[in-house]
Amino acid sequence: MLTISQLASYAGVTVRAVRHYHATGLLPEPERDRSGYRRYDAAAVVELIRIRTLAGAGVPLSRVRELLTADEAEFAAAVEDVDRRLRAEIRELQRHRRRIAGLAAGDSLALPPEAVAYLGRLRSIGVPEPMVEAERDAWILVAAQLPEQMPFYMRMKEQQLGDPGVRDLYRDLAEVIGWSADDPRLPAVADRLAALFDAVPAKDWAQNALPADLAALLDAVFLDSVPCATRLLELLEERGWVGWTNMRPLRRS
Amino acid sequence: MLTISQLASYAGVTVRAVRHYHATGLLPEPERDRSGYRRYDAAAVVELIRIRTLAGAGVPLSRVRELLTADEAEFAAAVEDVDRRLRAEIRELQRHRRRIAGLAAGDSLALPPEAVAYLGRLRSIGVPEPMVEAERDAWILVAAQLPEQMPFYMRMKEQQLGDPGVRDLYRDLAEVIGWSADDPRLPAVADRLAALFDAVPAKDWAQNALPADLAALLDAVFLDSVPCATRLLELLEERGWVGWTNMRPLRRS
DNA sequence: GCTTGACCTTGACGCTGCGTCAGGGTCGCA
DNA sequence: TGCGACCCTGACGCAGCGTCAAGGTCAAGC
Repeated sequence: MLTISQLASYAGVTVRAVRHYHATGLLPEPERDRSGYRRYDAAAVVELIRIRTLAGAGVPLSRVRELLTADEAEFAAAVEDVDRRLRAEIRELQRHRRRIAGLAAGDSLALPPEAVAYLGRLRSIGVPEPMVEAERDAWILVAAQLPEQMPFYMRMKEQQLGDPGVRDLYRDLAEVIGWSADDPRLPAVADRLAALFDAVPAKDWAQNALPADLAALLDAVFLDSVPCATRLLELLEERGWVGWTNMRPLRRS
Repeated sequence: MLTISQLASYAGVTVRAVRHYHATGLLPEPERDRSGYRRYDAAAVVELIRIRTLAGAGVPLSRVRELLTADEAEFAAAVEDVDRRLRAEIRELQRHRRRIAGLAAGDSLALPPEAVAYLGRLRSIGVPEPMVEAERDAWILVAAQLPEQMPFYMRMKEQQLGDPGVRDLYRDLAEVIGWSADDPRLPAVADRLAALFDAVPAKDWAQNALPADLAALLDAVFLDSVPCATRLLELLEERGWVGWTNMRPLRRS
């Protein structure tokens, strides 16, 4: 007769594992000797090895039970099933690897490559870092909601940066971020923005609009982080433009 | 300001996950409104998305914390580390797949292919099923302790089956298994076994011996499952042979 | 007979990343 | 004022054991 540690060592498992199998009913509890120790016969070793063989091949313990008592056909079907699960897990991990590989520090965390390129472009034309980070956070939000639209938006933004006037404005807006609501230079900024908006064909506004809730979120980011944001929006409204993320012309009424 | 479910939906996670991140300190607890509800700003959405991006790429939450505050070099090193872990897990699962694939029902569970072939050979020469199963269980025990020796043992056994006398004996032993200890036919069986042993060169016994503890286990299987085993070993000892799994000639003294 | 060290027993918590009640309070709208 | 949709905390559950904790047992050496 064998003690539990002898049994475990013959089968190449830990004593704890054996007790776990007892607890879950996978391996029947053996007789006890007069002091309460479990005593095993050699058949238990064979049974335990069969359990370990299945468990060691990735079969969940809950299925090991059925597999041990299955006939050929059931066994084949169950094996097929377990293999499907293993394949799915492997695919999942490989997806993880691809995503990890695409993750460098900084911007590319949570942003597609085209957005990273766009942020790099902003930096290269001299937009200060705080402004770039504000842009980054905004695009992180957009990318999370509309990942498949990102290439389109980024092409649009890159195109806008082709205009020297827009580039200048971006650099200057970086400073505006720090202004207080009563800064005397705000009206001039509003004028420049309005002039830029006026140059955009009317139909483009509707076409590029973001979903209302996402736009509201982005507006909130702007209003939260820029002291003069509220004032700036007022000035723009005086000039015929309402909104921010989804800018639209004010209907004259 | 956002409620927890709005935050969660913007970031594409569940409310429960957000609370979990709070509990583990991964995401800081926000302000509460007067009724105790958590209220988030848009920056929390960005932070949560960054967390999800890492977690979704297979980074354990405990490491997400460090990664979010890591500089480029630390980040690169950590990513390398996570990728190593993912590769290891994938290798493990692929090992599982190979083992599952090699697992058909019945004998091949816990036995190498050469042992399965040997059992098939036994069946083909007419050895009855109970005897084959006894052999199978014995070889499962051996294979678990000495997997790399199995090809050697199996070649040895196949070679023994080349002898028509051995084949006859195997078929007959299948019946002996069921005999009681006082069966009058036992001495004749012992004679046949002893004659067979006498034909084996003395040095082969030592060469093929199994480790003592494994041999003891296999002997125990034999003694447990065969009623006349003890008597048979006595008869063999009278004829100059002791042991069973590790049979050896009795020194005349 | 006593000690020592190696085993045995049960019971319970820990790990990962949340899902899923349970049992209550709150908000907003008709 | 009632209803449905949210919010809160607290706690258990999941897989497969690892790892104490607190004790009882056994075999061997003195």
